[in-house]
Amino acid sequence: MTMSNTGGRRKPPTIHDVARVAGVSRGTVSRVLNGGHYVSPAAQEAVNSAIRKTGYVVNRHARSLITGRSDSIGFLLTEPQEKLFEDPNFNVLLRGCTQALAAHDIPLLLMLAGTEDERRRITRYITAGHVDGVLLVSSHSGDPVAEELREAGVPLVQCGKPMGLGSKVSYVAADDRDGARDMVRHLLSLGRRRIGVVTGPLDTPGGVERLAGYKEVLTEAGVAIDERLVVSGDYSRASGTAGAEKLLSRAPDMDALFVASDLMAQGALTALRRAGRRVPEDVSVGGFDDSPAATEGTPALTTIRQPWDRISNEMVRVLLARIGGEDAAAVILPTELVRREST
Amino acid sequence: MTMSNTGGRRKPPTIHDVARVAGVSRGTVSRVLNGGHYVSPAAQEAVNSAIRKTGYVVNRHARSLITGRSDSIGFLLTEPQEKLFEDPNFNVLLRGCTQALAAHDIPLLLMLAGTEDERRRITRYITAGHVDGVLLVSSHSGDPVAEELREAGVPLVQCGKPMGLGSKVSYVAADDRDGARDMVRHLLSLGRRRIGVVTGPLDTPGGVERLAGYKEVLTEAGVAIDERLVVSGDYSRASGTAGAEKLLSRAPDMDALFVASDLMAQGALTALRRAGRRVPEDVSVGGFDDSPAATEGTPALTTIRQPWDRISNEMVRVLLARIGGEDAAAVILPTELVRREST
DNA sequence: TTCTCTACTGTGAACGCTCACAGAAGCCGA
DNA sequence: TCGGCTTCTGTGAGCGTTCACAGTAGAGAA
Repeated sequence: MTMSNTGGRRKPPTIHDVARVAGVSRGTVSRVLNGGHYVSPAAQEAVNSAIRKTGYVVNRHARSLITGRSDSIGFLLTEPQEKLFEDPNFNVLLRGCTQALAAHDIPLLLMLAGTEDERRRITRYITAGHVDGVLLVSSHSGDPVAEELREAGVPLVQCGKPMGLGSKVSYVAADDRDGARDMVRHLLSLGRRRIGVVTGPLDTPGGVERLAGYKEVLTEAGVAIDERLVVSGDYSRASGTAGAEKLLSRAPDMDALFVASDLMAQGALTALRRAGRRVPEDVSVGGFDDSPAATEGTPALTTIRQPWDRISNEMVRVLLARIGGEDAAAVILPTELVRREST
Repeated sequence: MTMSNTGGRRKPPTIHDVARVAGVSRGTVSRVLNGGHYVSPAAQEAVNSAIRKTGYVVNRHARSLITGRSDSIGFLLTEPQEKLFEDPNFNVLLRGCTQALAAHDIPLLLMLAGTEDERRRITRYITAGHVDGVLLVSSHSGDPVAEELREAGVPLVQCGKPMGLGSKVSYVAADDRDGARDMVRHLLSLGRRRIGVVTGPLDTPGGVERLAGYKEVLTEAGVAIDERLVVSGDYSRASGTAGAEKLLSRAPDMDALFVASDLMAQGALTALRRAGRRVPEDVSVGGFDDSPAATEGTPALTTIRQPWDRISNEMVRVLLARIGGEDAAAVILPTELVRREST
């Protein structure tokens, strides 16, 4: 009745069926399934061929019920969800994590905690043990979800350095400070001295670090920090436009601009074009992220590449290790300067 | 040993614990959990308070083991994965589906079938019954995954009209043809008569339909179709640029341009700017999608809004109905013209 | 009173798997 | 020959639920 028109899925074969076909017991099949230690080559082979013959796939629910593991992990985004639209990096990270987990045959559950309700629902879901661990994207400080999960003892890896540095928490991040240093050094090497900066949000470590790198290099080069050349943004395109406009009005002699994200840099390019400045002739512009959109604009953006594929791989690696009982770990990965038309 | 530093997750309470605290039996607790029919108000209340007291959350694995349902659904993308980066619509859809499912307390598993290996792995996973149904994004024709899943009797809902129209398959789509008609009508109403078009890929129904709408309206208005004004693209930004360039060379008198996606429209704007055409003074440009990026460019793009929130909600609704045994259903949702600066 | 019906409750079995344990077989050294 | 070891295999129990069934209590009808 219920199955009337869905094509009538047949009952899938169980470990019992495989055992029968292979002429062995459940236990032996189970051992083959889980690494195959203490199994004779003959049994091994018989079981494998029975699996192929029957099309057997393990029932993960039955397995989870007894092992206590769910063999799935959650990808949790607690940022306000406009970020999901605006930030191309998010896509790359999500894809990378999904694929890295797929290599371990672990499904990824996507969780979006935008509202307070969702936050509660998801926290309950996770702490109830429905996932073995969580990949967390939440750069802003004082995130209650992160704290709650940590207290509940849920294995956790954050993307990006978390704000409260005291707690023993795993994270994987690009070397923001070093990336910023590279970019500003590059701008200096072009002979620019009046270098403006549109920072990221300064309540996030990424924003703080990139600004710190900027200041460090200028100071090392003997260029005085001019606060009129510093304006803060929030990684959104609009804030890039606004930031560049403000800088142009405060320091019309600006000859270079370091923008802490590509998306903001796109906005800044618009502002510069409107103001009649040529890029890179009048003003050199450097971004951060190396997001796909940046590559395709005009002029193509010189930027700092974040190694997203490595970041996602490391996040998964660290999380699985943590689930396996290892200590919290911090991984910081190097960035790379990518020269294009805007400098 | 293994749990050394993960905070030591405690064993969560079971239905048995709840029953004991509430002073009833497992069965009664289970009944309360599943709708609460045939349960006295007193027992109802006792169980609920026991659940609160113990912090009980149902063990989905145990439930799934017996019900045969997994109470989770898969979101499957079989497009080549660059699409994931380029297309902002994908994000909106993914978010919408995740939230719509969250309202039903159903987790979403993200599945990316880029390579042949992943394809096989995922097909096995799904047909093994690890998800109850699949939300499928796969516009290109002849997708083997879709066909395999359908044959296996897996409940399926596609986003966008599938190419092989014969099969009985559920889908949810925006009314591409009608949207295109609206846009071309709008361009005609501005007095434009030499209206070019950059189509979507013509092996997808969306691409075909949007072109059909364009031709219909022109014909109705008594404007002859000039094939020099028709060029095909693939929804990528680059193909928008190339398409507009080709049109300009073939028909320099073009006074309007309908581009079948916002991303391509962005590319087309670049080409027009390079060619010295002013938008909208010399050429009116209309896009399709109403993606966030389009809103923020200069000039802001007049476009056709696809109702992504409704699309994702409908996809989930139709899929759950299909899982519940209902027939395949096709849902076509209306689009909306959004006027901005480019026309 | 007795019978039937409805509303509610408890219980055993089963879902498909892993784990611990017991046992068998083969080999080697005493 | 015996005992002990290693390697391999089968078996029962149990994970936390739901489901079917049996059973109880109370209300209303005969």
